[in-house]
Amino acid sequence: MLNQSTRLDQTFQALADSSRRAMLARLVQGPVSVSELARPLAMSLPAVMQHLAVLEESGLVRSEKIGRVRTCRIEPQALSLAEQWINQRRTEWEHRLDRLGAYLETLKNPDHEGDSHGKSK
Amino acid sequence: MLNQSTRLDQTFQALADSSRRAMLARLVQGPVSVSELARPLAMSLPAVMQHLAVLEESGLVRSEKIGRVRTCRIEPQALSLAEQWINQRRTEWEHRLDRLGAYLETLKNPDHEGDSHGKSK
DNA sequence: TGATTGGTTAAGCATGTGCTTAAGTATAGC
DNA sequence: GCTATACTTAAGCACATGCTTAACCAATCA
Repeated sequence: MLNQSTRLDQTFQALADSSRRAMLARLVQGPVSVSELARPLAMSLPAVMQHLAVLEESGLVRSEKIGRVRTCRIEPQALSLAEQWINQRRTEWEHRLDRLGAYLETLKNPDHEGDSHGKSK
Repeated sequence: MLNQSTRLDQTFQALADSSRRAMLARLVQGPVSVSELARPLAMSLPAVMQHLAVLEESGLVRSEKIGRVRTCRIEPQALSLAEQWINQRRTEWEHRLDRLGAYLETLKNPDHEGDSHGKSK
């Protein structure tokens, strides 16, 4: 069982390679076989399989084998974990700027301090 | 001069480590010194410096030294590059589902095909 | 001035990553 | 059954990563 932090590690790690991002970009268009996935990439099939393994580990891709062909599909909700982490940081950042702005405002107009968190008087 | 793809590599790579994410989480609260950054982390200062170097390489963090203390601050627009990549994939994914849905619709009501991209007749 | 604080550099080491080639297995088609 | 196709496994290799300790430098501070 794997915690959130490990999940984020794996997801960002998976995204940190342009071949894997290319594979994902292909997969959002719809499911494909491994060799289809491999075609545009300048590397051997085993190399592609290894990238695929990374993507599957991270949960970004799922695949199943039917007959002799393995079909891969993207798992888009796995992306949202990463997205959420980034969004949270941004939100915190913006809140900080708001607080900062409010504080600077109280410095300009010293008589009416902003609501609540003023060291009053 | 470094291309978009390398930038994404570096950014996602930088995010793919929980210590570095912790550093960023600290930095959205406001600028701090290196040793301040290091305090909550269970590792030596040089190790923290190395993480900091990764974050700076990626453009996610900037720092400057005044006297003997180096102050680090986050560069939030660097995050948006990563965010945009993810968002684009998700958007493409949703468009694909739309097209798929529309197509399935034409199968249900064969007489009026959707606008434009029907293999008509 | 001499010690302390805050950071930096260098070296070394274990482990991980991204690839390769070579050989193997399991369908699918003839 | 024989062969081509579509992976799959294994081994090996170069280089990157994440850490460590030891030594070093440069601003404060007593």
